[in-house]
Amino acid sequence: MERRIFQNFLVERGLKLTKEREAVLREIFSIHGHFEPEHLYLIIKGSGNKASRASVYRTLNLLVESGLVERISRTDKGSVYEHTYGHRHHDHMICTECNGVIEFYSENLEEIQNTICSKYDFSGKNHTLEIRGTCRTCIKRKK
Amino acid sequence: MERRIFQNFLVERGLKLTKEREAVLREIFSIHGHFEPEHLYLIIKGSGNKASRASVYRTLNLLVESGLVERISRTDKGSVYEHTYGHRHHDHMICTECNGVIEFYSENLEEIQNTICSKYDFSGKNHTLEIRGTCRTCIKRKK
DNA sequence: CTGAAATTGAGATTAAGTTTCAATTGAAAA
DNA sequence: TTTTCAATTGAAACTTAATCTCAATTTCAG
Repeated sequence: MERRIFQNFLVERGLKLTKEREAVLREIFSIHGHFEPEHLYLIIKGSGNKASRASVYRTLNLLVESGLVERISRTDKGSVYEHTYGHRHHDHMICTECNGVIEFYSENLEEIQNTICSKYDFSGKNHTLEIRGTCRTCIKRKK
Repeated sequence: MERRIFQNFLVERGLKLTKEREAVLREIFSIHGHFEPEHLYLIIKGSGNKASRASVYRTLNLLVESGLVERISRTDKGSVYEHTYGHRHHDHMICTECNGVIEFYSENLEEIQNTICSKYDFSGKNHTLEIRGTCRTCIKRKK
């Protein structure tokens, strides 16, 4: 299904669904959770398929534009992505000790944001909420 | 006041409040709103004071650690900071049409986040909420 | 004043991400 | 099928924010 969506997106822009782009798409949607571009590149490289680092980055940008993938954070060491198609919207807590990511969802949070938007006559399309701090495990470890 | 806070922060860690650090601190707190490191460096350079780019970056990191300054976003072209001392915490709505920024604050939102954090035994230090969409003015304009 | 420790600046370095460009591929038209 | 031409690819060069190096300088406690 994501393949068809990406296909449509590409065709609309006069672009082609090449083997490389397919490989990137396939790997991204077989990853459960977050991933970094370099990591993605290595997986693809080791999977019998092929796609250069440049193609991985290029495809990643296209996928973000198409809405199938989201860049969920930028750290000093690069960006973290996740595929959004087929996943319910959620937000993130990021542990600054171990760089771990915890996903969460709160209906309350969504509602309040809607209220705020209408208060400002703002038409909200999407949002990113990132809570940074220390996760359970790291708190214990530090004691 | 921010000077004293920074001073204390530095002393606690056996560091010194040098002329360079003072210059960075002063300029940051005289800027109304957001700023980028390079921009800050140029302002300081042109203000009779001095601080190398390296010192600007180093001081910026210290200020973030001290809690006086916050990195509010990372873009392809670098980071954006703002000083938080004397400013109530707030979040941002970003209009993707005009790139305008609307600041807002919601106690509700803060409380819910605290609840979520404790639910996950997560020790939240700070957060960034960015709602992207279209602002009032741009909605009107487009009609 | 002295000395240990912190700090500075200039330039080197790092590394994520982008761009370049010659060679290749894809697919629509002939 | 062959032609054709724009799109695509990969390898390496490049860009650029941010960090690091290190010799020289400054700070400040004693």
